[in-house]
Amino acid sequence: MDRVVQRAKRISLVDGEALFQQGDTATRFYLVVEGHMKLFRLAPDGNEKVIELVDTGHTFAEALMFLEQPRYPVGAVALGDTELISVDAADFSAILRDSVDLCLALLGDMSFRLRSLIREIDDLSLHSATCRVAAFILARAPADCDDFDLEIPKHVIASRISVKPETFSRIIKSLKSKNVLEIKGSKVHLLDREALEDAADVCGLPVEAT
Amino acid sequence: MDRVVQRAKRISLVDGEALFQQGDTATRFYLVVEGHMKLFRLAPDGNEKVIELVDTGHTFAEALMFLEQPRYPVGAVALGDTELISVDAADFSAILRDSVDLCLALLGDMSFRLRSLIREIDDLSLHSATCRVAAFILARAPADCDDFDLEIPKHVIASRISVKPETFSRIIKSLKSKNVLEIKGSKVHLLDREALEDAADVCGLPVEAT
DNA sequence: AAAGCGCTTTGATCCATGTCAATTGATATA
DNA sequence: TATATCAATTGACATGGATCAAAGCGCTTT
Repeated sequence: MDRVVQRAKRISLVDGEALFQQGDTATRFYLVVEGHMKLFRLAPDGNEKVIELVDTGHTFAEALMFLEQPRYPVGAVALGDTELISVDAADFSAILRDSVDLCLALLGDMSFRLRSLIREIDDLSLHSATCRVAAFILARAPADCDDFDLEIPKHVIASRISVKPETFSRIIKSLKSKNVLEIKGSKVHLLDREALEDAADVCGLPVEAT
Repeated sequence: MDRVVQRAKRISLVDGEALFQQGDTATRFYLVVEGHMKLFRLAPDGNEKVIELVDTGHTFAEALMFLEQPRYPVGAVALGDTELISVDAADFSAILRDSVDLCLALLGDMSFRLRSLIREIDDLSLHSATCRVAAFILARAPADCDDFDLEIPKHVIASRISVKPETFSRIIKSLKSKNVLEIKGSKVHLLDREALEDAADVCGLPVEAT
C-alpha cells in the first residue's frame, strides 16, 4: 500500500484542461480531490455526449484495470480548476491480489456503477427530455434546502442528459412558467418540489391515467 | 465449490415464461445453458425496453451480489424454451472470499459489461436508428458467412435497440432497397457487408465529409 | 465605456421517429 | 377448411426535439 501511495501522483488541471482522450491507453486511474471532471464520448461528427460528471471525492476509470487492452472509452477534461490523485493501475492491481476485502469493495463499487448505467439507459430510452431534466435537477438538490447552485455550465448539463442546450433552456422556461422552480444564473430555487418529482417519474404520461 | 454446485439448481423455462420481475429481491444469479433470456426494463406506461439478450453460455445478474440491498433492476423472461443453472449468491460470495483469482476474473467480467453499457449509451445518444440497426445485425453476423438466422423475434430486436417495430421494418426495407441485405423471415442474407459497416459507424454523417 | 467573447435564451423551421390504423402473413386451434 | 392469434408490414399523420439563425446577457479586457 505504501508503494501505491508513494507512486501516486498529484495532478492539477485548469478549467477545460484535458486529462486523457478517448482511446488513449489506460494505465492509471484517478480520484477527484477538488473540482469536477467531465467524462464524455465523441461521435464521428464531433458531437459530444457527457457520460459522467465526477464530483469531488469520487474516483473514475478504475474499472478499466481489468480489461485486456485497457483504453479509455471516454475523454476526460476538468470543469473548473481541479485537483486529482492519480494511481498506477498495476501497483493497485498488485494490492488487490493481497486483499480479498479490497476486491470485494471494488466489486461493490462496480456493481453500483453498472446499475447506474442501466438506469441511464432506461432514462434515455423510456423517458422524455423534460423528465430527464427534472430528474437531474432533483438529484442535485440537497434534501433539506430549496436553494442551491448547479456548479456546472448549463450546456454541459444539457449534454449529460442528452438534450441540446436550446431544448434544456426551453424546458426550464416551461417549468418556470408552471411555478415549479426558478433559475437565475446557476442558482436554482425550488418552488414546488413535489411537482418536480412528478415530472421526473411520471414523465410524459397523460395525467388522467388511472 | 462443491457446496455451490450442490446447491445450484437447474431450471427449465418455456417460451415467454418469466424468471423474475424487475424489483424482485436478488439472491441468485444464472447461467444460460440452452436458449436465450431477455432482460428488460418497464416504463410506468407499460412500455418495455430490452436491456440485454443473454445467449447460451453466458451468465446474468451476477453483478448484483455486491449491492447492499440487491434487487433485480430488470425483469427476465425466456425467449424460446430455455435451460438455466441458478447459483446462490451467498454461496458464491463465500467462494470469492477464498479465491482472489476468481475475484479478479469477476472484476474483469464486470469491467467488460461496464464498457458495453457505455457503448450502449453512446449508441443511444449519438447514433441514429439506422445506425443501430446496422450495428446490431453486424454484431450478430458470423465473420465468415453471409447467411445466418436472427434467432430472435424482430419486435424484441427492435426493443433491444430502442426503435419501434414499425421503424425497424422500414429501416430493413430501406437497406434492402439499397441492396445491402435481404431478410426473409428470420433468415438474413448479407449482400454488401462493407456498406453495412459504413451504415453502422458513419451513422447519419454526410458521406462527403472529409 | 466600449468592445469582445462565451454562454444562454428565443424564435422559426425541419425532420427522424413515434403513433394510430389497416392489411397481410404465418401458425396454431377448433 | 374456417378462425382466432400474433408478428410483420405498410400508409397517413403527429410531434418532440434538433437545427439554424439571431439577439440578449454577463463577463473580462482595453
